[in-house]
Amino acid sequence: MGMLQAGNNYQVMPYRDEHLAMDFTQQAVILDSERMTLTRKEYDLLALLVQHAGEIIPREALLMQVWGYSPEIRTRTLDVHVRRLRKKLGGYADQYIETIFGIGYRFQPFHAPRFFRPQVVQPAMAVGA
Amino acid sequence: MGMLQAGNNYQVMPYRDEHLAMDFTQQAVILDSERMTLTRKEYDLLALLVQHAGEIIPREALLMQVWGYSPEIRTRTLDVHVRRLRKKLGGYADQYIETIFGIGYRFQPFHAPRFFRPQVVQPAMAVGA
DNA sequence: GCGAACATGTAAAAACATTGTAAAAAGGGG
DNA sequence: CCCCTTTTTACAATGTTTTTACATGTTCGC
Repeated sequence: MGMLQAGNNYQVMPYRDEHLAMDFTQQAVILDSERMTLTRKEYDLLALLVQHAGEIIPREALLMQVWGYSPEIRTRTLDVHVRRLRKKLGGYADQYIETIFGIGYRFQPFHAPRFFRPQVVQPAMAVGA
Repeated sequence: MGMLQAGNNYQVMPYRDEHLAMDFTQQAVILDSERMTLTRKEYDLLALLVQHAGEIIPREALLMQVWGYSPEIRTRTLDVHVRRLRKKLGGYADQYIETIFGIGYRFQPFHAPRFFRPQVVQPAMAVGA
């Protein structure tokens, strides 16, 4: 059981854009009308990112939410999972999942403007001690 | 992590003038309606200057606030960062960031009159702590 | 004015930090 | 065991910050 669902049962609207659709109640992800096969962790990670589309989510937050890791733990598993997600997202990968250097990642809806680099929306560890 | 945010969470009003807008809660900077991409240090430096628009901030204060350097430390990194900020500010650069020879720098709102050298508004701790 | 002494500007290199990636190792459920 | 998933490992690639070296600018005494 992923860390995600632990007491986290609020209603979440399905996501949909030109290429990607995600139904959180069914845990179904569809890319260009084909069903994506995701492992548990891959799904949890993508779900978390998509549910916060447009927001930067710090690494620590992702590691906390999906893995239950506290900030001290040093691991590269997040990077590896991001990589596999991107692979499965095919050509849209970098369009969808942005790396925010030194902070974390952000999922962007397909058409979202991408001029710049908005910063972390808030979280405690985003920038400072 | 920047020295800036260390216990420095007082409310700061967003900045805005004809060309530049800065939202400190989101750490977002917009120049002529396009988002500026700043590295952490660049942002910290610009934020500090803008938050004290119109005031001269001595080099030592900047180095203290943004880098945590004490006055003895000899480094040119401040100059280099100022340069990069100016570059990213494009044509408005020298309009915005003034060099006060022998003292430090000052950020000026776009229309601000620019006679000559006002004195340092404050010494040592005006800016910080 | 002129030049010495010091401050700042600038480009490039060096140092440092973070993220990407492939492959191997470790875990877990039939 | 076998297969699939997850994590670690080791190194490559990329991003950021600082230093270095020299150019340019400013002040000040003469």
